[in-house]
Amino acid sequence: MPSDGTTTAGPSLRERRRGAAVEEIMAASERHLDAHGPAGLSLRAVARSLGMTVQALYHYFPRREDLITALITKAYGDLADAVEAAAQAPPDDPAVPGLVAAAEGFRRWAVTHPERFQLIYGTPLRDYAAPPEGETTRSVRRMSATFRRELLGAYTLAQLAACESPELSPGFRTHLEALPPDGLGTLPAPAAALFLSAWGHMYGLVALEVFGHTAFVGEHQAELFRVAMLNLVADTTRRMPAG
Amino acid sequence: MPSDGTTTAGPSLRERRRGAAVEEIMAASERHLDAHGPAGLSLRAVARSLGMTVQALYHYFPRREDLITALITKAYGDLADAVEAAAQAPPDDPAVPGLVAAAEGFRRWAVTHPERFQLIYGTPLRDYAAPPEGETTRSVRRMSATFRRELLGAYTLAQLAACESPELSPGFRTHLEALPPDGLGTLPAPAAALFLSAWGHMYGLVALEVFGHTAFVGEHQAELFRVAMLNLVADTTRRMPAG
DNA sequence: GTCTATACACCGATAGAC
DNA sequence: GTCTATCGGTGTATAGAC
Repeated sequence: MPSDGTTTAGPSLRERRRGAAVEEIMAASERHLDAHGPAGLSLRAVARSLGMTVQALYHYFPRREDLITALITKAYGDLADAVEAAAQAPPDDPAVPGLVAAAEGFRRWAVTHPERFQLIYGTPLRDYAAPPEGETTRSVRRMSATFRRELLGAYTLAQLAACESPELSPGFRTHLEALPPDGLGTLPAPAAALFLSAWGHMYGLVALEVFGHTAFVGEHQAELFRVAMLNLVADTTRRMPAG
Repeated sequence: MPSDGTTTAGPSLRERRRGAAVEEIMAASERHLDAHGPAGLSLRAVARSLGMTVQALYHYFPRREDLITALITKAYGDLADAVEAAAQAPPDDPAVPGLVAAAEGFRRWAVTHPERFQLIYGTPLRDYAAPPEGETTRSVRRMSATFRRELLGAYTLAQLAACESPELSPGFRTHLEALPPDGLGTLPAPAAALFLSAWGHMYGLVALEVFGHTAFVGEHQAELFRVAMLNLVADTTRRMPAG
Protein backbone atom coordinates (compact mmCIF):
# COMPACT_ATOMS: atom_id res chain seq x y z
CA MET A 1 0.00 0.00 0.00
CA PRO A 2 1.41 3.37 -0.95
CA SER A 3 1.41 6.02 1.74
CA ASP A 4 -0.57 8.52 -0.27
CA GLY A 5 -4.19 7.73 -0.96
CA THR A 6 -4.06 7.72 -4.72
CA THR A 7 -4.77 4.05 -5.17
CA THR A 8 -7.85 4.18 -3.01
CA ALA A 9 -8.93 7.59 -4.34
CA GLY A 10 -8.79 6.40 -7.96
CA PRO A 11 -6.55 5.23 -10.75
CA SER A 12 -2.94 6.26 -10.60
CA LEU A 13 -1.38 8.66 -13.05
CA ARG A 14 0.03 5.79 -15.06
CA GLU A 15 -3.27 4.03 -15.13
CA ARG A 16 -4.99 7.19 -16.25
CA ARG A 17 -2.41 7.70 -18.99
CA ARG A 18 -2.88 4.16 -20.06
CA GLY A 19 -6.63 4.53 -20.08
CA ALA A 20 -6.36 7.66 -22.19
CA ALA A 21 -4.13 5.85 -24.65
CA VAL A 22 -6.55 2.94 -24.84
CA GLU A 23 -9.41 5.32 -25.53
CA GLU A 24 -7.43 7.08 -28.22
CA ILE A 25 -6.65 3.75 -29.87
CA MET A 26 -10.27 2.70 -29.66
CA ALA A 27 -11.44 5.93 -31.27
CA ALA A 28 -8.95 5.58 -34.10
CA SER A 29 -9.91 1.94 -34.54
CA GLU A 30 -13.58 2.83 -34.83
CA ARG A 31 -12.73 5.43 -37.43
CA HIS A 32 -10.76 2.83 -39.31
CA LEU A 33 -13.56 0.29 -38.88
CA ASP A 34 -16.16 2.67 -40.28
CA ALA A 35 -13.92 3.43 -43.24
CA HIS A 36 -12.66 -0.02 -44.18
CA GLY A 37 -15.01 -2.53 -42.61
CA PRO A 38 -14.42 -5.26 -40.06
CA ALA A 39 -12.18 -7.33 -42.32
CA GLY A 40 -10.00 -4.37 -43.17
CA LEU A 41 -9.24 -3.51 -39.59
CA SER A 42 -5.47 -3.34 -39.62
CA LEU A 43 -3.37 -2.78 -36.52
CA ARG A 44 -0.68 -1.17 -38.60
CA ALA A 45 -3.07 1.31 -40.17
CA VAL A 46 -4.54 2.22 -36.80
CA ALA A 47 -1.08 2.71 -35.36
CA ARG A 48 -0.05 4.81 -38.35
CA SER A 49 -3.07 7.09 -37.99
CA LEU A 50 -2.00 7.68 -34.40
CA GLY A 51 1.60 8.39 -35.31
CA MET A 52 2.89 5.36 -33.51
CA THR A 53 4.32 2.06 -34.56
CA VAL A 54 2.57 -1.27 -34.40
CA GLN A 55 4.48 -2.45 -31.39
CA ALA A 56 3.42 0.49 -29.26
CA LEU A 57 -0.13 -0.52 -30.07
CA TYR A 58 0.64 -4.13 -29.29
CA HIS A 59 1.48 -3.08 -25.80
CA TYR A 60 -2.11 -2.05 -25.17
CA PHE A 61 -3.72 -4.78 -27.24
CA PRO A 62 -1.38 -7.79 -27.29
CA ARG A 63 -3.31 -9.39 -30.13
CA ARG A 64 -5.56 -8.15 -32.86
CA GLU A 65 -8.27 -10.23 -31.27
CA ASP A 66 -8.09 -8.16 -28.11
CA LEU A 67 -8.73 -4.95 -29.99
CA ILE A 68 -11.62 -6.59 -31.82
CA THR A 69 -13.03 -7.80 -28.53
CA ALA A 70 -12.97 -4.26 -27.20
CA LEU A 71 -14.65 -2.91 -30.32
CA ILE A 72 -17.32 -5.61 -30.24
CA THR A 73 -18.00 -5.02 -26.57
CA LYS A 74 -18.37 -1.29 -27.16
CA ALA A 75 -20.63 -1.84 -30.18
CA TYR A 76 -22.95 -4.13 -28.22
CA GLY A 77 -23.11 -1.56 -25.44
CA ASP A 78 -23.79 1.34 -27.80
CA LEU A 79 -26.49 -0.65 -29.58
CA ALA A 80 -28.19 -1.57 -26.30
CA ASP A 81 -28.03 2.09 -25.26
CA ALA A 82 -29.63 3.16 -28.54
CA VAL A 83 -32.44 0.65 -28.18
CA GLU A 84 -33.10 1.58 -24.57
CA ALA A 85 -33.09 5.29 -25.38
CA ALA A 86 -35.47 4.77 -28.29
CA ALA A 87 -37.84 2.76 -26.12
CA GLN A 88 -37.85 5.33 -23.35
CA ALA A 89 -38.06 8.44 -25.50
CA PRO A 90 -41.53 9.97 -25.66
CA PRO A 91 -42.97 8.82 -28.98
CA ASP A 92 -43.56 11.49 -31.60
CA ASP A 93 -46.69 9.57 -32.55
CA PRO A 94 -48.56 8.11 -29.56
CA ALA A 95 -50.12 5.50 -31.86
CA VAL A 96 -46.71 3.91 -32.37
CA PRO A 97 -46.27 0.94 -30.01
CA GLY A 98 -43.23 0.83 -27.79
CA LEU A 99 -41.84 -2.17 -29.60
CA VAL A 100 -41.87 -0.30 -32.89
CA ALA A 101 -40.00 2.58 -31.27
CA ALA A 102 -37.40 0.19 -29.85
CA ALA A 103 -37.07 -1.66 -33.15
CA GLU A 104 -36.65 1.60 -35.01
CA GLY A 105 -33.92 2.52 -32.55
CA PHE A 106 -32.24 -0.76 -33.41
CA ARG A 107 -32.56 -0.12 -37.13
CA ARG A 108 -31.42 3.48 -36.87
CA TRP A 109 -28.24 2.48 -35.06
CA ALA A 110 -27.59 -0.25 -37.62
CA VAL A 111 -28.00 1.93 -40.70
CA THR A 112 -26.05 4.76 -39.05
CA HIS A 113 -23.17 2.46 -38.13
CA PRO A 114 -23.34 -0.27 -40.77
CA GLU A 115 -19.76 -1.42 -40.23
CA ARG A 116 -20.21 -1.75 -36.49
CA PHE A 117 -23.46 -3.60 -37.07
CA GLN A 118 -21.63 -5.97 -39.40
CA LEU A 119 -18.94 -6.40 -36.78
CA ILE A 120 -21.39 -7.82 -34.27
CA TYR A 121 -24.26 -9.14 -36.40
CA GLY A 122 -22.64 -10.00 -39.72
CA THR A 123 -20.51 -12.96 -40.71
CA PRO A 124 -18.83 -14.15 -37.54
CA LEU A 125 -15.12 -13.38 -37.47
CA ARG A 126 -13.17 -16.47 -38.27
CA ASP A 127 -10.60 -16.84 -35.54
CA TYR A 128 -12.53 -14.89 -32.97
CA ALA A 129 -14.20 -16.44 -29.94
CA ALA A 130 -16.17 -14.13 -27.67
CA PRO A 131 -15.14 -14.22 -24.02
CA PRO A 132 -17.88 -16.11 -22.17
CA GLU A 133 -20.14 -14.26 -19.75
CA GLY A 134 -18.62 -10.88 -20.36
CA GLU A 135 -19.92 -7.38 -20.72
CA THR A 136 -21.11 -8.36 -24.19
CA THR A 137 -23.53 -10.89 -22.77
CA ARG A 138 -24.84 -8.28 -20.39
CA SER A 139 -25.47 -5.80 -23.20
CA VAL A 140 -27.26 -8.42 -25.25
CA ARG A 141 -29.50 -9.25 -22.33
CA ARG A 142 -30.15 -5.59 -21.68
CA MET A 143 -31.31 -5.07 -25.24
CA SER A 144 -33.26 -8.31 -25.23
CA ALA A 145 -35.00 -7.28 -22.03
CA THR A 146 -36.05 -3.99 -23.62
CA PHE A 147 -37.59 -5.75 -26.60
CA ARG A 148 -39.27 -8.28 -24.38
CA ARG A 149 -40.76 -5.61 -22.15
CA GLU A 150 -42.11 -3.70 -25.13
CA LEU A 151 -43.50 -6.71 -26.96
CA LEU A 152 -44.75 -8.90 -24.12
CA GLY A 153 -44.69 -6.74 -20.99
CA ALA A 154 -48.42 -6.03 -21.09
CA TYR A 155 -49.45 -9.66 -20.76
CA THR A 156 -49.75 -11.87 -17.73
CA LEU A 157 -47.87 -15.12 -17.48
CA ALA A 158 -51.17 -16.94 -17.93
CA GLN A 159 -51.86 -15.08 -21.15
CA LEU A 160 -48.33 -15.73 -22.41
CA ALA A 161 -48.64 -19.42 -21.61
CA ALA A 162 -51.93 -19.66 -23.48
CA CYS A 163 -50.92 -17.75 -26.59
CA GLU A 164 -52.02 -19.21 -29.90
CA SER A 165 -49.15 -21.16 -31.39
CA PRO A 166 -48.43 -24.63 -32.78
CA GLU A 167 -47.79 -27.25 -30.15
CA LEU A 168 -44.16 -27.42 -29.07
CA SER A 169 -42.42 -30.72 -28.47
CA PRO A 170 -41.85 -31.53 -24.78
CA GLY A 171 -38.10 -31.45 -25.26
CA PHE A 172 -38.25 -27.99 -26.78
CA ARG A 173 -40.59 -26.73 -24.04
CA THR A 174 -38.35 -27.88 -21.22
CA HIS A 175 -35.26 -26.58 -23.02
CA LEU A 176 -36.79 -23.12 -23.40
CA GLU A 177 -37.98 -22.98 -19.82
CA ALA A 178 -34.58 -24.08 -18.53
CA LEU A 179 -32.87 -21.07 -20.06
CA PRO A 180 -31.21 -18.58 -17.67
CA PRO A 181 -33.90 -16.68 -15.75
CA ASP A 182 -32.33 -13.31 -16.55
CA GLY A 183 -32.86 -14.10 -20.22
CA LEU A 184 -35.81 -15.98 -21.65
CA GLY A 185 -36.11 -18.50 -18.85
CA THR A 186 -39.03 -16.82 -17.12
CA LEU A 187 -41.18 -16.81 -20.26
CA PRO A 188 -43.64 -19.64 -20.90
CA ALA A 189 -42.29 -21.76 -23.73
CA PRO A 190 -44.75 -20.69 -26.45
CA ALA A 191 -44.15 -17.04 -25.66
CA ALA A 192 -40.39 -17.57 -25.75
CA ALA A 193 -40.70 -19.14 -29.20
CA LEU A 194 -42.87 -16.24 -30.33
CA PHE A 195 -40.32 -13.79 -28.98
CA LEU A 196 -37.41 -15.48 -30.73
CA SER A 197 -39.38 -15.51 -33.96
CA ALA A 198 -40.08 -11.79 -33.60
CA TRP A 199 -36.42 -11.12 -32.88
CA GLY A 200 -35.46 -12.96 -36.04
CA HIS A 201 -38.05 -11.00 -37.97
CA MET A 202 -36.77 -7.63 -36.88
CA TYR A 203 -33.12 -8.61 -37.21
CA GLY A 204 -33.68 -10.06 -40.66
CA LEU A 205 -35.20 -6.91 -42.09
CA VAL A 206 -32.39 -4.77 -40.71
CA ALA A 207 -29.68 -7.17 -41.83
CA LEU A 208 -31.09 -7.39 -45.35
CA GLU A 209 -31.07 -3.61 -45.55
CA VAL A 210 -27.59 -3.12 -44.12
CA PHE A 211 -26.16 -5.90 -46.26
CA GLY A 212 -27.66 -4.32 -49.36
CA HIS A 213 -30.11 -7.07 -50.29
CA THR A 214 -33.12 -4.77 -50.37
CA ALA A 215 -31.51 -1.88 -52.18
CA PHE A 216 -34.39 -1.92 -54.65
CA VAL A 217 -36.67 -0.61 -51.92
CA GLY A 218 -34.73 2.63 -52.20
CA GLU A 219 -35.63 5.42 -49.83
CA HIS A 220 -38.65 3.60 -48.43
CA GLN A 221 -36.71 1.23 -46.22
CA ALA A 222 -37.84 2.99 -43.06
CA GLU A 223 -41.48 2.80 -44.06
CA LEU A 224 -41.23 -0.86 -45.00
CA PHE A 225 -39.64 -1.56 -41.65
CA ARG A 226 -42.32 0.35 -39.74
CA VAL A 227 -45.14 -1.40 -41.57
CA ALA A 228 -43.57 -4.78 -40.89
CA MET A 229 -43.09 -4.00 -37.20
CA LEU A 230 -46.65 -2.69 -36.87
CA ASN A 231 -47.91 -5.92 -38.39
CA LEU A 232 -45.65 -7.89 -36.08
CA VAL A 233 -47.19 -6.19 -33.04
CA ALA A 234 -50.69 -6.72 -34.38
CA ASP A 235 -50.06 -10.40 -35.09
CA THR A 236 -48.55 -10.89 -31.65
CA THR A 237 -51.47 -9.17 -29.98
CA ARG A 238 -53.90 -11.35 -31.88
CA ARG A 239 -52.17 -14.47 -30.62
CA MET A 240 -52.72 -13.52 -27.00
CA PRO A 241 -55.93 -14.54 -25.24
CA ALA A 242 -57.97 -11.85 -23.57
CA GLY A 243 -56.72 -11.06 -20.09
CA MET B 1 -15.22 -20.37 -89.61
CA PRO B 2 -12.90 -23.35 -89.37
CA SER B 3 -13.28 -26.08 -91.99
CA ASP B 4 -14.03 -28.82 -89.48
CA GLY B 5 -17.29 -28.61 -87.59
CA THR B 6 -15.89 -28.60 -84.07
CA THR B 7 -16.86 -25.06 -83.22
CA THR B 8 -20.44 -25.60 -84.23
CA ALA B 9 -20.60 -29.11 -82.79
CA GLY B 10 -19.27 -27.99 -79.40
CA PRO B 11 -16.32 -26.57 -77.50
CA SER B 12 -12.87 -27.25 -78.88
CA LEU B 13 -10.36 -29.49 -77.14
CA ARG B 14 -8.62 -26.48 -75.66
CA GLU B 15 -11.90 -25.03 -74.44
CA ARG B 16 -12.84 -28.35 -72.88
CA ARG B 17 -9.48 -28.62 -71.16
CA ARG B 18 -9.86 -25.10 -69.94
CA GLY B 19 -13.36 -25.83 -68.70
CA ALA B 20 -12.11 -28.88 -66.83
CA ALA B 21 -9.36 -26.84 -65.22
CA VAL B 22 -11.84 -24.16 -64.19
CA GLU B 23 -14.10 -26.77 -62.65
CA GLU B 24 -11.20 -28.31 -60.77
CA ILE B 25 -10.23 -24.89 -59.43
CA MET B 26 -13.82 -24.17 -58.44
CA ALA B 27 -14.10 -27.46 -56.57
CA ALA B 28 -10.86 -26.85 -54.70
CA SER B 29 -11.97 -23.29 -53.93
CA GLU B 30 -15.25 -24.49 -52.48
CA ARG B 31 -13.38 -26.97 -50.32
CA HIS B 32 -11.14 -24.17 -49.15
CA LEU B 33 -14.14 -21.90 -48.62
CA ASP B 34 -15.92 -24.47 -46.48
CA ALA B 35 -12.80 -24.98 -44.42
CA HIS B 36 -11.61 -21.42 -43.91
CA GLY B 37 -14.56 -19.15 -44.60
CA PRO B 38 -15.07 -16.41 -47.15
CA ALA B 39 -12.41 -14.13 -45.69
CA GLY B 40 -9.82 -16.89 -45.66
CA LEU B 41 -10.20 -17.74 -49.31
CA SER B 42 -6.64 -17.53 -50.57
CA LEU B 43 -5.60 -17.97 -54.18
CA ARG B 44 -2.26 -19.30 -53.07
CA ALA B 45 -3.76 -21.96 -50.84
CA VAL B 46 -6.14 -23.07 -53.58
CA ALA B 47 -3.27 -23.27 -56.06
CA ARG B 48 -1.15 -25.18 -53.58
CA SER B 49 -3.90 -27.74 -52.96
CA LEU B 50 -3.99 -28.30 -56.73
CA GLY B 51 -0.22 -28.65 -57.02
CA MET B 52 0.18 -25.56 -59.10
CA THR B 53 1.56 -22.12 -58.49
CA VAL B 54 -0.53 -19.01 -58.02
CA GLN B 55 0.23 -17.65 -61.44
CA ALA B 56 -1.15 -20.69 -63.21
CA LEU B 57 -4.36 -20.04 -61.34
CA TYR B 58 -4.22 -16.38 -62.26
CA HIS B 59 -4.47 -17.46 -65.85
CA TYR B 60 -7.99 -18.79 -65.28
CA PHE B 61 -9.09 -16.17 -62.77
CA PRO B 62 -7.16 -12.96 -63.45
CA ARG B 63 -8.21 -11.47 -60.12
CA ARG B 64 -9.33 -12.88 -56.83
CA GLU B 65 -12.60 -11.08 -57.43
CA ASP B 66 -13.27 -13.19 -60.51
CA LEU B 67 -12.97 -16.41 -58.55
CA ILE B 68 -15.25 -15.00 -55.87
CA THR B 69 -17.77 -13.97 -58.49
CA ALA B 70 -17.83 -17.52 -59.83
CA LEU B 71 -18.28 -18.95 -56.34
CA ILE B 72 -21.06 -16.49 -55.51
CA THR B 73 -22.85 -17.22 -58.76
CA LYS B 74 -22.66 -20.94 -58.11
CA ALA B 75 -23.85 -20.53 -54.53
CA TYR B 76 -26.89 -18.49 -55.59
CA GLY B 77 -27.72 -21.11 -58.19
CA ASP B 78 -27.32 -24.01 -55.77
CA LEU B 79 -29.47 -22.27 -53.18
CA ALA B 80 -32.22 -21.54 -55.70
CA ASP B 81 -32.08 -25.18 -56.79
CA ALA B 82 -32.40 -26.34 -53.20
CA VAL B 83 -35.40 -24.10 -52.56
CA GLU B 84 -37.13 -25.16 -55.78
CA ALA B 85 -36.49 -28.82 -55.07
CA ALA B 86 -37.83 -28.49 -51.52
CA ALA B 87 -40.95 -26.74 -52.75
CA GLN B 88 -41.65 -29.36 -55.42
CA ALA B 89 -40.84 -32.43 -53.36
CA PRO B 90 -43.92 -34.26 -52.09
CA PRO B 91 -44.29 -33.19 -48.45
CA ASP B 92 -43.73 -35.88 -45.85
CA ASP B 93 -46.50 -34.24 -43.86
CA PRO B 94 -49.39 -32.99 -46.04
CA ALA B 95 -50.34 -30.53 -43.31
CA VAL B 96 -47.11 -28.61 -43.92
CA PRO B 97 -47.75 -25.66 -46.24
CA GLY B 98 -45.62 -25.32 -49.35
CA LEU B 99 -44.02 -22.16 -48.05
CA VAL B 100 -42.79 -23.97 -44.96
CA ALA B 101 -41.28 -26.68 -47.15
CA ALA B 102 -39.53 -24.09 -49.32
CA ALA B 103 -38.31 -22.17 -46.29
CA GLU B 104 -37.00 -25.35 -44.73
CA GLY B 105 -35.16 -26.06 -47.97
CA PHE B 106 -33.59 -22.62 -47.66
CA ARG B 107 -32.63 -23.22 -44.06
CA ARG B 108 -31.30 -26.70 -44.73
CA TRP B 109 -29.01 -25.45 -47.48
CA ALA B 110 -27.81 -22.62 -45.24
CA VAL B 111 -26.97 -24.78 -42.22
CA THR B 112 -25.42 -27.44 -44.45
CA HIS B 113 -23.23 -24.91 -46.25
CA PRO B 114 -22.77 -22.16 -43.66
CA GLU B 115 -19.70 -20.70 -45.32
CA ARG B 116 -21.37 -20.48 -48.70
CA PHE B 117 -24.41 -18.92 -47.08
CA GLN B 118 -22.16 -16.35 -45.45
CA LEU B 119 -20.51 -15.73 -48.79
CA ILE B 120 -23.78 -14.57 -50.33
CA TYR B 121 -25.89 -13.47 -47.36
CA GLY B 122 -23.37 -12.41 -44.75
CA THR B 123 -21.33 -9.25 -44.46
CA PRO B 124 -20.88 -7.97 -48.00
CA LEU B 125 -17.33 -8.42 -49.26
CA ARG B 126 -15.53 -5.16 -49.12
CA ASP B 127 -14.01 -4.61 -52.53
CA TYR B 128 -16.48 -6.78 -54.36
CA ALA B 129 -19.19 -5.45 -56.65
CA ALA B 130 -21.57 -7.96 -58.19
CA PRO B 131 -21.83 -7.82 -61.95
CA PRO B 132 -25.19 -6.21 -62.74
CA GLU B 133 -27.96 -8.30 -64.31
CA GLY B 134 -26.03 -11.51 -64.34
CA GLU B 135 -26.81 -15.11 -63.60
CA THR B 136 -26.87 -14.18 -59.94
CA THR B 137 -29.84 -11.89 -60.43
CA ARG B 138 -31.63 -14.64 -62.29
CA SER B 139 -31.06 -17.12 -59.47
CA VAL B 140 -32.32 -14.65 -56.89
CA ARG B 141 -35.47 -14.05 -58.89
CA ARG B 142 -35.95 -17.78 -59.35
CA MET B 143 -35.81 -18.35 -55.61
CA SER B 144 -37.95 -15.31 -54.93
CA ALA B 145 -40.57 -16.54 -57.40
CA THR B 146 -40.71 -19.88 -55.59
CA PHE B 147 -41.34 -18.25 -52.25
CA ARG B 148 -43.88 -15.90 -53.75
CA ARG B 149 -45.76 -18.74 -55.39
CA GLU B 150 -45.87 -20.72 -52.17
CA LEU B 151 -46.86 -17.83 -49.93
CA LEU B 152 -49.17 -15.80 -52.15
CA GLY B 153 -49.94 -18.00 -55.17
CA ALA B 154 -53.34 -19.06 -53.85
CA TYR B 155 -54.76 -15.54 -53.74
CA THR B 156 -56.26 -13.42 -56.48
CA LEU B 157 -54.88 -10.01 -57.28
CA ALA B 158 -58.00 -8.50 -55.74
CA GLN B 159 -57.40 -10.37 -52.49
CA LEU B 160 -53.74 -9.37 -52.46
CA ALA B 161 -54.65 -5.74 -53.07
CA ALA B 162 -57.15 -5.79 -50.21
CA CYS B 163 -54.98 -7.52 -47.63
CA GLU B 164 -55.06 -6.13 -44.13
CA SER B 165 -52.05 -3.89 -43.63
CA PRO B 166 -51.24 -0.36 -42.50
CA GLU B 167 -51.74 2.27 -45.16
CA LEU B 168 -48.69 2.75 -47.37
CA SER B 169 -47.58 6.19 -48.46
CA PRO B 170 -48.35 7.00 -52.11
CA GLY B 171 -44.66 7.27 -52.91
CA PHE B 172 -43.98 3.83 -51.48
CA ARG B 173 -46.95 2.33 -53.32
CA THR B 174 -45.89 3.64 -56.70
CA HIS B 175 -42.28 2.66 -56.04
CA LEU B 176 -43.26 -0.92 -55.23
CA GLU B 177 -45.55 -1.24 -58.22
CA ALA B 178 -42.89 0.16 -60.55
CA LEU B 179 -40.47 -2.66 -59.71
CA PRO B 180 -39.49 -5.03 -62.56
CA PRO B 181 -42.47 -7.19 -63.53
CA ASP B 182 -40.43 -10.41 -63.35
CA GLY B 183 -39.78 -9.60 -59.70
CA LEU B 184 -42.25 -7.98 -57.32
CA GLY B 185 -43.71 -5.53 -59.82
CA THR B 186 -46.86 -7.49 -60.50
CA LEU B 187 -47.84 -7.67 -56.85
CA PRO B 188 -50.20 -5.08 -55.38
CA ALA B 189 -48.20 -2.79 -53.12
CA PRO B 190 -49.51 -4.04 -49.74
CA ALA B 191 -48.86 -7.63 -50.76
CA ALA B 192 -45.36 -6.75 -51.92
CA ALA B 193 -44.66 -5.15 -48.54
CA LEU B 194 -46.05 -8.23 -46.80
CA PHE B 195 -43.87 -10.46 -48.96
CA LEU B 196 -40.72 -8.46 -48.23
CA SER B 197 -41.52 -8.59 -44.54
CA ALA B 198 -41.93 -12.36 -44.71
CA TRP B 199 -38.67 -12.70 -46.63
CA GLY B 200 -36.91 -10.71 -43.92
CA HIS B 201 -38.52 -12.87 -41.26
CA MET B 202 -37.35 -16.13 -42.78
CA TYR B 203 -33.92 -14.82 -43.66
CA GLY B 204 -33.44 -13.36 -40.19
CA LEU B 205 -34.10 -16.63 -38.39
CA VAL B 206 -31.72 -18.51 -40.65
CA ALA B 207 -29.03 -15.86 -40.46
CA LEU B 208 -29.23 -15.71 -36.66
CA GLU B 209 -28.78 -19.47 -36.54
CA VAL B 210 -25.93 -19.65 -39.05
CA PHE B 211 -24.14 -16.71 -37.45
CA GLY B 212 -24.39 -18.38 -34.06
CA HIS B 213 -26.64 -15.86 -32.33
CA THR B 214 -29.23 -18.43 -31.30
CA ALA B 215 -26.85 -21.13 -30.17
CA PHE B 216 -28.74 -21.32 -26.86
CA VAL B 217 -31.67 -22.88 -28.71
CA GLY B 218 -29.46 -25.92 -29.12
CA GLU B 219 -30.80 -28.82 -31.11
CA HIS B 220 -34.26 -27.31 -31.41
CA GLN B 221 -33.40 -24.80 -34.11
CA ALA B 222 -35.33 -26.71 -36.75
CA GLU B 223 -38.44 -26.83 -34.59
CA LEU B 224 -38.24 -23.16 -33.73
CA PHE B 225 -37.92 -22.37 -37.41
CA ARG B 226 -40.87 -24.53 -38.37
CA VAL B 227 -43.10 -23.03 -35.68
CA ALA B 228 -42.16 -19.53 -36.78
CA MET B 229 -42.86 -20.33 -40.43
CA LEU B 230 -46.18 -21.96 -39.59
CA ASN B 231 -47.16 -18.84 -37.69
CA LEU B 232 -45.99 -16.71 -40.59
CA VAL B 233 -48.27 -18.59 -42.98
CA ALA B 234 -51.17 -18.37 -40.55
CA ASP B 235 -50.69 -14.64 -40.01
CA THR B 236 -50.46 -14.05 -43.76
CA THR B 237 -53.60 -16.07 -44.38
CA ARG B 238 -55.44 -14.09 -41.76
CA ARG B 239 -54.53 -10.83 -43.47
CA MET B 240 -56.15 -11.90 -46.71
CA PRO B 241 -59.86 -11.22 -47.30
CA ALA B 242 -62.06 -14.14 -48.25
CA GLY B 243 -61.93 -14.95 -51.97
C1' DG C 1 6.98 0.22 -18.94
C1' DT C 2 7.24 2.11 -23.11
C1' DC C 3 9.12 2.60 -27.21
C1' DT C 4 12.14 1.37 -31.87
C1' DA C 5 14.05 -1.95 -34.99
C1' DT C 6 14.11 -6.02 -37.31
C1' DA C 7 12.48 -10.35 -38.84
C1' DC C 8 9.15 -14.08 -40.45
C1' DA C 9 5.42 -16.02 -43.09
C1' DC C 10 1.51 -15.12 -45.48
C1' DC C 11 -1.32 -12.56 -48.77
C1' DG C 12 -2.83 -10.34 -53.70
C1' DA C 13 -0.84 -8.61 -57.71
C1' DT C 14 2.51 -7.61 -61.56
C1' DA C 15 6.41 -8.19 -65.00
C1' DG C 16 8.86 -10.99 -67.83
C1' DA C 17 11.33 -15.41 -69.29
C1' DC C 18 10.58 -19.96 -71.44
C1' DG D 1 0.30 -21.73 -70.24
C1' DT D 2 3.37 -22.12 -66.69
C1' DC D 3 7.22 -20.67 -64.39
C1' DT D 4 10.62 -17.37 -61.33
C1' DA D 5 11.20 -13.03 -59.27
C1' DT D 6 9.53 -9.19 -57.04
C1' DC D 7 6.64 -5.56 -54.74
C1' DG D 8 3.91 -3.75 -50.97
C1' DG D 9 0.66 -5.17 -47.71
C1' DT D 10 -0.71 -7.79 -43.47
C1' DG D 11 -0.52 -10.08 -38.36
C1' DT D 12 2.78 -11.63 -35.21
C1' DA D 13 7.11 -12.30 -32.61
C1' DT D 14 11.60 -11.23 -30.56
C1' DA D 15 15.57 -8.25 -29.19
C1' DG D 16 17.01 -4.34 -27.20
C1' DA D 17 17.26 0.90 -26.18
C1' DC D 18 15.69 4.45 -22.89
